[in-house]
Amino acid sequence: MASDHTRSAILAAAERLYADRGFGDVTLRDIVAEANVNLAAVNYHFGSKDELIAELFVTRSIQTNRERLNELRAAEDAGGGRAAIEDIMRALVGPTLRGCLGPDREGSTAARFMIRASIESVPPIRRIKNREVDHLRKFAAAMRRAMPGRDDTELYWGLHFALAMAHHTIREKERLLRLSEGKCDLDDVRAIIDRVVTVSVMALTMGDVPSKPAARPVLVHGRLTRQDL
Amino acid sequence: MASDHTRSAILAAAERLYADRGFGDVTLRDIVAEANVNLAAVNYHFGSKDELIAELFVTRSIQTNRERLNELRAAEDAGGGRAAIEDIMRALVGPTLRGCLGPDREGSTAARFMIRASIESVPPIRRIKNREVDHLRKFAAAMRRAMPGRDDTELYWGLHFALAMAHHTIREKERLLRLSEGKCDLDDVRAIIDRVVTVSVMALTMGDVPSKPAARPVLVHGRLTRQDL
DNA sequence: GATAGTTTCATACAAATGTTTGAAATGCAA
DNA sequence: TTGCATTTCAAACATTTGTATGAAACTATC
Repeated sequence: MASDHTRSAILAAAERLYADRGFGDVTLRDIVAEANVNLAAVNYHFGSKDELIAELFVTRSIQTNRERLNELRAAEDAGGGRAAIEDIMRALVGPTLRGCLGPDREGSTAARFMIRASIESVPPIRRIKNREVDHLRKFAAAMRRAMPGRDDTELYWGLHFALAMAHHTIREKERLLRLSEGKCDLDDVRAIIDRVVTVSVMALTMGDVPSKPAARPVLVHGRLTRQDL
Repeated sequence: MASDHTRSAILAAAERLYADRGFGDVTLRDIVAEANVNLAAVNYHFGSKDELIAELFVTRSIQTNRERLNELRAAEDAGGGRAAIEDIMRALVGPTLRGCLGPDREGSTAARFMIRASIESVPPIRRIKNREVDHLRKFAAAMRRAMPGRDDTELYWGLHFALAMAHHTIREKERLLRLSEGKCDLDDVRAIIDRVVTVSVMALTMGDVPSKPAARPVLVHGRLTRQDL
């Protein structure tokens, strides 16, 4: 191929427009106008609008997933094959939060695009997200190694809640900012990651949740410390 | 007015179709076909498609919000004006989770509609959701009464995380089910509510727990030495 | 520099969609 | 019944949308 110019211009323009205005009201004509290319170029290079969106999303997803797995492997290597649960959770939520939050990220098109993809759920993206389960299984496996003997159910709930806090923070950062009247600092990504990780680990180490919530997580926590050593 | 027949038929049909197939690919023509009414009836009775969707959503939202506030007030009355933090969080997440989860709810159109509204974020619904902040402030106020002296920031983060876990469980219950290979029981709503409440309270009372999990410099800024009395 | 393959372009297509219209039907009060 | 307001209806409107087409422009190879 001669030069990716047109193709890349479309990708860049599409990502920017989708990030700014959402999938709902950005048409192919908007995109090609922004990219200064012909309308037919989209179908020529990508086949269809949905495939364009899919390519945008997979590119960014692969990026995030790779970072996650890199952090996970680093943590496992450092721990001789078994990473501490804190580090596993950090590898899980860190890349996403770092990618989408923070002051400098305000200008990052990629970040804003991923936030958009998290808020609006458009069919081509949903299809890709469904395949994410395989990726998460690797984290479940690492967690199982880090907390042997613990019921799988608890592992999955902990993983689920960690993602819940991370994604919800990204999705609803505007609302949290408004609710807290700016008191919650959403630019301090480090602190947010720490916070999510801390709560996730607490959730994971609290033991079985019976029908009564008054239960105390304290003694179970002691047991974990022994295991984790 | 003679009889709300047409109007209600449209509302019912719309809610059912949106719940089943999502906002993306349900047209007014689908709705009026399902309701056995004329196409123009929608614009006659509701003004526009968006106003129809908005009416559907506000109806269900008001329902949930009323339940929440009822539970909150009941808890505060029982506690002589100050409710336990557990009960506040329960009032916050209970109604939503009870409304959208559980085995019998599989057939509930209203529940499936609200799940849909939570997954897909369509403009008229987003506009309404933005007004939800005022409603949440009442819970922030109750939490402040329950945990006096605690930094507001911590309150907001706790509130935020509670909603994160509740909504994410609703949004991603399919994925959690698949990830856990059915091991996570999403029909046991009681247990789920307990779980979310427990973790939320833990997140809120982090500073109180003497045996903090990690040696992280983590939530230093949020750990107030001044505890509530 | 001719040729084959690739890319770009203007334009047209076809389908879908929310909305409007004006007349017909219906309900209700006097 | 008559008259008036409300409601229903079929049909059309006016866009907008993604996609397809076929010719033209370009590129690289021989």
